Amino acid sequence: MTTIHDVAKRAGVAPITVSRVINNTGYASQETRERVETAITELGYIPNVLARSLRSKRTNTLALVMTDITNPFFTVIARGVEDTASESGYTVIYCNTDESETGEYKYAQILAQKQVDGVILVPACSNSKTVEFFQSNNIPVVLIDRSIPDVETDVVRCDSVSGAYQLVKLLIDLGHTRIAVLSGPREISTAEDRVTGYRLALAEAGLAGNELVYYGSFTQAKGYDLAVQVMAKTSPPTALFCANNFISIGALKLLRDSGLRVPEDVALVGFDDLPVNMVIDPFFTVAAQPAYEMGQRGTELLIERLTGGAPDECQEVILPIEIIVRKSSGLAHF
Amino acid sequence: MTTIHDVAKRAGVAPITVSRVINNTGYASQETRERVETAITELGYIPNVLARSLRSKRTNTLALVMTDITNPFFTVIARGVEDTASESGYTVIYCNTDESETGEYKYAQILAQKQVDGVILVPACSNSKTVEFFQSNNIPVVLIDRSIPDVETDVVRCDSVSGAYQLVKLLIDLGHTRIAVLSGPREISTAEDRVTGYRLALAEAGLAGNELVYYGSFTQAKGYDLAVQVMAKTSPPTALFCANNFISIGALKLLRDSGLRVPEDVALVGFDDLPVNMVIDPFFTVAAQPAYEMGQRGTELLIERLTGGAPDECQEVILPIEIIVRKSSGLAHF
DNA sequence: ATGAAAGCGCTAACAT
DNA sequence: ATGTTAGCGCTTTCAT
Repeated sequence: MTTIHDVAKRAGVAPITVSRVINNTGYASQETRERVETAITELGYIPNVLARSLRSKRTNTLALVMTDITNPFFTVIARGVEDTASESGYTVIYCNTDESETGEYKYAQILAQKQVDGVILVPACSNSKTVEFFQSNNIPVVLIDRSIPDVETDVVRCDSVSGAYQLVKLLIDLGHTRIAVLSGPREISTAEDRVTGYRLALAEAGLAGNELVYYGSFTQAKGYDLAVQVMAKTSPPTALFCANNFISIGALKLLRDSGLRVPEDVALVGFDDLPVNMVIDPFFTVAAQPAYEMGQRGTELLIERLTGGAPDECQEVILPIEIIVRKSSGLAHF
Repeated sequence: MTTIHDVAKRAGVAPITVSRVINNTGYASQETRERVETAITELGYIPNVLARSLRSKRTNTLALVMTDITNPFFTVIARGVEDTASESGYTVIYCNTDESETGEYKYAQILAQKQVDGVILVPACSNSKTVEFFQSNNIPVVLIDRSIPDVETDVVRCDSVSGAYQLVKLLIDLGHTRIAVLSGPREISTAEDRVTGYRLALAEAGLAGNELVYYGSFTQAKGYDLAVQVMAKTSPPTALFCANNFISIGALKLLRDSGLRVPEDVALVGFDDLPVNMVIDPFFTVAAQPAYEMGQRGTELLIERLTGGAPDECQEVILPIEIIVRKSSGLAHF
């Protein structure tokens, strides 16, 4: 292995001079600089960032901890994070918790051991343990997509209450009175907020008595499952509001399997759009969140905090949701 | 920051003893072990793996470099890698090259600087530069999904020639004589191999004169594009063979946009299945590759090499492909 | 503009 | 079963 020492010897300078050239810190005459650079390429020298970080106390590494790497919504967030981080010279470690609190805490240990400079976290639960762990180890955290009660961190998210309200209002305006919501886990802020928005819209329309609320998880299988339950009722709903894209897919599957047409027999709306990439015929009426921007803004906030550019108090950034009306919500009155 | 020194002092032992307890290396009496563990929890001590790795020359970190993180095929591979690696105590760094040779080489630098123990690589090109760079820095590489000419590495892949042959044969048996192949970049082994399999099937059926070969890239947009080109011919094909899932989606989109029914007007088959998760109504007849197992076997091979358990010569593992017949290929004769 | 010395936190090597 | 010493490769600090 070639070290900074070898380069220094070859260039006839001290190791620290090589360091200064590599990192562009401090002075170095044009001539020295060239000699060092020649030595570097001749030797094929690769700096050891472990040693660098051990000494400098900075790894220039961020971690993105998310709950479901198979969901395009999070994949797009990851892109936003990656692009923004690498622009500022940071690399990103991706961690997938599979919506598990234990998995999240396990990764937190690993990341602290790896001395990451900061963490972008999509929390898998409403428990503040992970955040507190990071903070007690002086690792700044930015929450993304979901918030957690009683913690002091920067947050970047959308207004799920409003998005849900708009989606359900759209169904009500179409004439629906029996609308069910199929949501995620009760402890997740977005799952709760979307139910809240749903309730708001119903209440406003004088339909508070018609509430049909189902909690589950943000998966296709659970979406199918919840749809089975709600459609088995003696007077089933004429419209479904699904709290994320995978739940929408599961619910649509159940409806088709039951011989029900969407939107003719049952209307469907949901959170989170599917990427153009994967869809042949865009069909779902959705509340689309700006996933890329969420990753971007979250990373910007985190880097600001790391470089001392952020204000003392924590910031909460709320990004706008776009309602995209397509076929699944239907046009007909009931 | 709490160091191994602080723990040692609190437990009344030498730092090396703490090290031995943490890493389960060498002896330690039950009593000492307990004293150390108490001190660790009391102080909330987190080992600094940077320092550990600097000294021990092992980071217990692998890198997975892939070409398109948004493609579920690679996401599933990533799962296989992650699960296998973490079972053996390795963590994984994920890198996305976006099919760019430059991006790939850039990541290679970063990974070498980070001193990763080994790399699982889905090459973005047929160029051996990246592999040679890793090897010259004593970092073992396992190629996955795609191979590269003239390099000595372990490889885990599927038999694309055979998969393509079977798919095209299926179309021929259905009566098709004008079949086009929409493939990926010419320099990618899988893109080439799938064309080779296509040619084999045509030749065998005495249809060598009917070849319609289109190279492009493994994206939905390019799939659409190539389909535009081929369907504009004066006597367009009655069947399309798409070299990956995204190309299939793009091609299907173009056919629908042109008012053509699949499979009634044009039959469609392709490589790589879409995950159940994301599909409402499985439609494509595909050659499905065991993505999870590919990640798994590749990681196993790499870890064997790192721990000295692998034979000297490089291994090539060919995993079986499954042909799944669904609606898109049709049943009718032409 | 350049260098010498020291030390980041840990473990390999060698004691005892 | 435990400890001492040294040093991994780099950069901080303080010189010159």
